[in-house]
Amino acid sequence: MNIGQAAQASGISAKTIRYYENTGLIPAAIRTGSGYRSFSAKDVHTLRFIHRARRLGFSVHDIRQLLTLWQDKNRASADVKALALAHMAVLDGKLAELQATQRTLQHLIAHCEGDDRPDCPILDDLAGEGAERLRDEPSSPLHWMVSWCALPADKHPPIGREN
Amino acid sequence: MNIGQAAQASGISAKTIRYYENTGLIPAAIRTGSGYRSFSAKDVHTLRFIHRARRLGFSVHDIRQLLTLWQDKNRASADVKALALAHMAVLDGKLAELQATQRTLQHLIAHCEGDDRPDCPILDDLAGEGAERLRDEPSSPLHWMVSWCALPADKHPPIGREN
DNA sequence: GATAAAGGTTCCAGCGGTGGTAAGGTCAAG
DNA sequence: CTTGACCTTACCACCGCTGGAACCTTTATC
Repeated sequence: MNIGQAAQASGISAKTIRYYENTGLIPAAIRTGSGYRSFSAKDVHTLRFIHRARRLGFSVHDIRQLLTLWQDKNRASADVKALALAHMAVLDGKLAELQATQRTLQHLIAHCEGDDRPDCPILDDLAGEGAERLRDEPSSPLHWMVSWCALPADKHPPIGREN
Repeated sequence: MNIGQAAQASGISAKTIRYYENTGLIPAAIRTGSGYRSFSAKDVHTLRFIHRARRLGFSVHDIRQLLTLWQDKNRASADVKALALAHMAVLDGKLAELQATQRTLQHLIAHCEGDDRPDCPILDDLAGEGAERLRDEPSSPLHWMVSWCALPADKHPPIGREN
């Protein structure tokens, strides 16, 4: 089985398969007389394993360990679970971060989208609780976008000019 | 103001500031007689803008456009909103992907974590609806982890040996 | 004045996982 | 025999930095 067929069968591109071989994630494939890589069903099987693990978001480093565990008949269930749980924790962190970002951005978009009148409630919010340095830095992206979007064109603040 | 102070004031590391200068995101800083970069308050201000935008997850490419808009007095509100909305769409996609992955992984963890008895409901799920190739590939990561975790040690399937 | 520490400077390499390119060898079919 | 599809190695580029090496400048201390 050539690399192209192995790629199609596993879902990993030929390019990436070579990369995995170079980096030692998978052992070097057997070569034919003419130098072509030859993949067995077992090789494809391993590649598919990798493909699925990557789709679950496991890093190559984690997959390396998963593969080791896979081939180790004396593995402990706890090891696998630990990997999965650790990965889950990472995903949880990413999710929280992403959601926080979305909340902020959504807030911004919702208020930026409004009419062209100068009164903008979010300005007060920024100047109040979540302001911190925004109070001192009236041209931070958040503040700028909001204040600028909220003002009519003839009252545009002197952006890019004030400091 | 030296690069270290600018870094501390903006929240961007000195290394990254140089990187931004090299890549043209920010204009080259003025140099002192001895070759040190000198940053004005306006420069720091711009850096802080960039820092906040990045914390909102905007790519450097997007930030480049945001900076252009920032400095363009004749900008259109729609342009800014379009950028923000496009970015929001990207975040939405990432969120959905992340959540789907989490759901799968959570499912796996929950069932892998159970006792050591061989009966595992998720096996039936895998063999049924969401199985597709899993039916043909009993050693896919999902199937493997689940089946292996579900079986007692003396009944471990011939993993890494079957194909 | 010497010295050392703390800053600055440049350039080069690397992370992961590709995508693209080039320049060539090989295989199957017409 | 030629054509075209596939394979090979090898390199550069991307994202957004980050670290290190090797060297220069400023500042502080003895």
